[in-house]
Amino acid sequence: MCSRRKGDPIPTPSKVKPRKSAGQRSRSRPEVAYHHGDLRRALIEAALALAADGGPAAVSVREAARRAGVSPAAPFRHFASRDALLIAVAEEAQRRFRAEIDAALSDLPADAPLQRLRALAVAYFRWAMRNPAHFEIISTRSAFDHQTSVSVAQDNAELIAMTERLLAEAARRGDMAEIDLKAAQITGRALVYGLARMQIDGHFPRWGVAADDVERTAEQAIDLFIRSLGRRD
Amino acid sequence: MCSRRKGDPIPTPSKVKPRKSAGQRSRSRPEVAYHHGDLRRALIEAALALAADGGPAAVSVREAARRAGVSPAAPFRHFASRDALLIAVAEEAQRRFRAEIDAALSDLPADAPLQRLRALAVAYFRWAMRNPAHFEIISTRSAFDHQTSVSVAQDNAELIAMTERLLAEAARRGDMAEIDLKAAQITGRALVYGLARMQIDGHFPRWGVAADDVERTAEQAIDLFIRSLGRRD
DNA sequence: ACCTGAACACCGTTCAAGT
DNA sequence: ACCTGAACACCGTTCAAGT
Repeated sequence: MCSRRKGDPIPTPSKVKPRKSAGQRSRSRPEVAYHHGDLRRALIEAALALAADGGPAAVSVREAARRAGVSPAAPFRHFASRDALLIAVAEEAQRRFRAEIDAALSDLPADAPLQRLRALAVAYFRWAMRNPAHFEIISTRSAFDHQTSVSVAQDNAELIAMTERLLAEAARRGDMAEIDLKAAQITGRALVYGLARMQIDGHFPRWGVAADDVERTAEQAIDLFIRSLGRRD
Repeated sequence: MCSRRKGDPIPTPSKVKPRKSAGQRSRSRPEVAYHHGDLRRALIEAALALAADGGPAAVSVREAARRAGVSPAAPFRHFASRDALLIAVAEEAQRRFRAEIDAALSDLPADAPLQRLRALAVAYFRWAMRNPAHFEIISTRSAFDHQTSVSVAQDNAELIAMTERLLAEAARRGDMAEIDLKAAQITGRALVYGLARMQIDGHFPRWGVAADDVERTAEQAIDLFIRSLGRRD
């Protein structure tokens, strides 16, 4: 209903010639407005909406094109393949995710590493819960090709390094029992990822956790873990 | 190459008429052999092979039919839809999984609940690691429709009840610190599911765990959790 | 510089017809 | 009682042609 029909007037593209000078990319977004406004953007949003109900598998290039009001071939001007479109969605998701984590930690004291770790875990879970489609696209290998993009990988590496620093700092301060740090890191990560995936994959009901109890339960689990790291005396 | 070609002789079906008497299903498997031998079986196996590389999304009814040497329409005599085929694969996976878990617990003392819980967790992880396609089909909601079958749900419920019993028994025996049992159950489950999914989704490399270290690391994490349940005195 | 239209080789699914 | 063949409405992707 909302797509362009044959015969409708086509808005002419603006006449600007945005020549990127070599080695330099414009700050906000390399692609500029065309006929559509910003087709690239529209396609990413359509893809996300499709993923939101039906999961990543339900994302179709043709359907995204339809929703953006362009022909089936148009998206391939902006994305080399369906996978490339999904990767673009993943990149945006990862960016937003990072921003949210950073915000959650910003007003916490720098000298309370375990408290920061807890906040990190809780923010992670909450984000996954509120952005299930984004989360699944970032996490699930088989969602598409797999080879996650460089920018996603880097963002991820920084997050991993962060958990490492926080644990090391907690140990240095004597906040922790004598636990192998690597083991603690993997345990915490698996716990939080597991909680998020249980939510995404709809497991909580069968484990006897009602929908409006999920968040509280997840926090309880996280607390149990954080406390288990502490000294026992 | 291996599919039947037009003109090849078609083996005639055996002349038995397997009339199921009402309300009673034959023990081993309701479907009997036809022309193909057992097309249902062949399709399930082909589907599994397809899922093994490429994930559940890569399962195609037509390709499964091709591999079984039948026409594209033939599978729909045995499965109402692609989803129904995937559900059949999931049911078989769940059966095998249950058998493996039961075997892992069979030679363990009945009066050591935390030891049994540990063995359950380790067996769960190992099975996921060695049967990634099966595991993903059982676990991932968006793999197909979602509505997992009744038999899968029941098998699952029994496993959940088992973890509950083991924890309650450990508490009764005084093996545990004062911890909310529900919280402990969810924490343990999320940890083990998270470990399994990290493996399936290929996360371990970026968390600095090499392939041949994954199993040992997972067991370390499980031990850390089991120990955190214990009394602190 | 971007988009369309038509085409190709795929899908899941249905249905009449064959044995 | 099971399977084929042809058909339908979809898909991802390519490519010549349009503006």
